Amino acid sequence: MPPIIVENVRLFQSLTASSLQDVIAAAEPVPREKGRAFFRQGDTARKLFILRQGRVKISQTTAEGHQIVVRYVGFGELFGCVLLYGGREYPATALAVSDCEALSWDHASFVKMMERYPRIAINALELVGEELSGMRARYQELATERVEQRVARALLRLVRQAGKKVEGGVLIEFPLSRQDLGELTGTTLHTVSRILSVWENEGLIQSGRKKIIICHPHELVSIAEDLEAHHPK
Amino acid sequence: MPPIIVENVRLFQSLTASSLQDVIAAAEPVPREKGRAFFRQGDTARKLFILRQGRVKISQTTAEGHQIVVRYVGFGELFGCVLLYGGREYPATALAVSDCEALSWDHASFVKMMERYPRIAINALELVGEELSGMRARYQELATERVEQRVARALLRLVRQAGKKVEGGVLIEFPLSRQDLGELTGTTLHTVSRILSVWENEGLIQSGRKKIIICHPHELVSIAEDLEAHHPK
DNA sequence: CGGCTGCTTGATCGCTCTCAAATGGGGTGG
DNA sequence: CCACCCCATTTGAGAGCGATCAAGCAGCCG
Repeated sequence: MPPIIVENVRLFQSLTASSLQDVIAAAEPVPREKGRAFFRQGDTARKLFILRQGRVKISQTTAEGHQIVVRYVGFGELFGCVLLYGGREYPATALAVSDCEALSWDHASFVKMMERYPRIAINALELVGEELSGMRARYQELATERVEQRVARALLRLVRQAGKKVEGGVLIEFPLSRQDLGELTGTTLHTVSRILSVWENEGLIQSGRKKIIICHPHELVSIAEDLEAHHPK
Repeated sequence: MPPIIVENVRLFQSLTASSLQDVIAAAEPVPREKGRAFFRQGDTARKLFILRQGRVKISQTTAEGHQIVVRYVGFGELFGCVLLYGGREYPATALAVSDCEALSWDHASFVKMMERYPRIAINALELVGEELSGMRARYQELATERVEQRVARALLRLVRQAGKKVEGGVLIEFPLSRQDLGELTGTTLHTVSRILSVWENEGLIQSGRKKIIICHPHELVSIAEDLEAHHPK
């Protein structure tokens, strides 16, 4: 068994080494290879997860069959935490979009941990709270902005979250289709495709099959803020 | 000083009487009459609140001046909890839409309480988590449903949250303008007005200046679910 | 009673969805 | 290594929902 490395994860901030060890001892590591699901919408919720490695897509399907992407989970983020607020089933599907590893706890033991180490509950509150404000921001965008702005913002967020410097710009380091981007921004793959085509012609981005490189993030900001100040040559 | 009644509030569930007393002793009661604000967007965030009496509207304004209504706060709900996740300023305005009274704590003392009584942090986590799932649900609606459905759902939620039986139906017991409903559902007062006019002609609702009575909630459900099954005579 | 604020209603415009079809890249199996 | 097939993407045409612009109307409060 490998020695337990101090998890540089916000959920565990301000914990003493010994309590951290205690908490991690109660966790079960869950690996998932790319393309497999941690859980699916409708499954009974048994565990909550923290992502240690890889990237996870959280998506929801409506009764009418519309899909939306709730978010992409990165390192150290919680997912499947519906347990914490009384959910019996997962309201969404968590899909590994790259090879992943997560730590998981079941409800009872996580609650026990929070009671023993209140700091965990406080940190969790902080994480969930940030997610809430992020969601509100996206809600506001959806309610008040046009598609182009929303797509620009989504790309900028993804760059911040999962951007990797490459020649010519910043690559989003996991497979991202037009469909995904559409479901993330509340539009259709068609509209996304059109928008990206324009941007590609203007040299703003470079894109391929499930791959996007942002060449001029600054210009994207102009579009997101609707400054009209971006003048392609 | 009046004797402290056990607060029948979810944040305090499973607390012993003495700890409850301790927590409430640290709180400062804040009354606000109808029309006044608890705080405004951009104010430095100093306190978080729990509503004991009345109804509070949380709304946000974008840089371009678009307004949205984030939610209406009812009895026992938290608001202004941006403090808990690292906000320096309130991201929204909290307006009393009826005469209100809230309890408030400043950040430091609330954190101290959570450390002393982990149950509070766990309960807060539950409350914030539920808000998150509510927000996600609304996001999904906005992304996938037409305006009419969204307005129907919004009204149904408001009925559940603040409905009062009156002759002929259920009244939403605080002033609610078309503009408010529009900002709550991501549309304009014009569109809301048109929709409500139709519903009123069909006898589904009865409405006046900042006042709405739902006569046939069941029909509204049909509309919300897009069942088309509602056939006015 | 007058003015203000909220509500109604009409007309038009345009963003974005929908439907349809063609194109192309990449991975897999032979 | 190559060919094929599938899936992602592109692009066009058209329609429609809902925003925007523009008046006019009606409660309500001072």
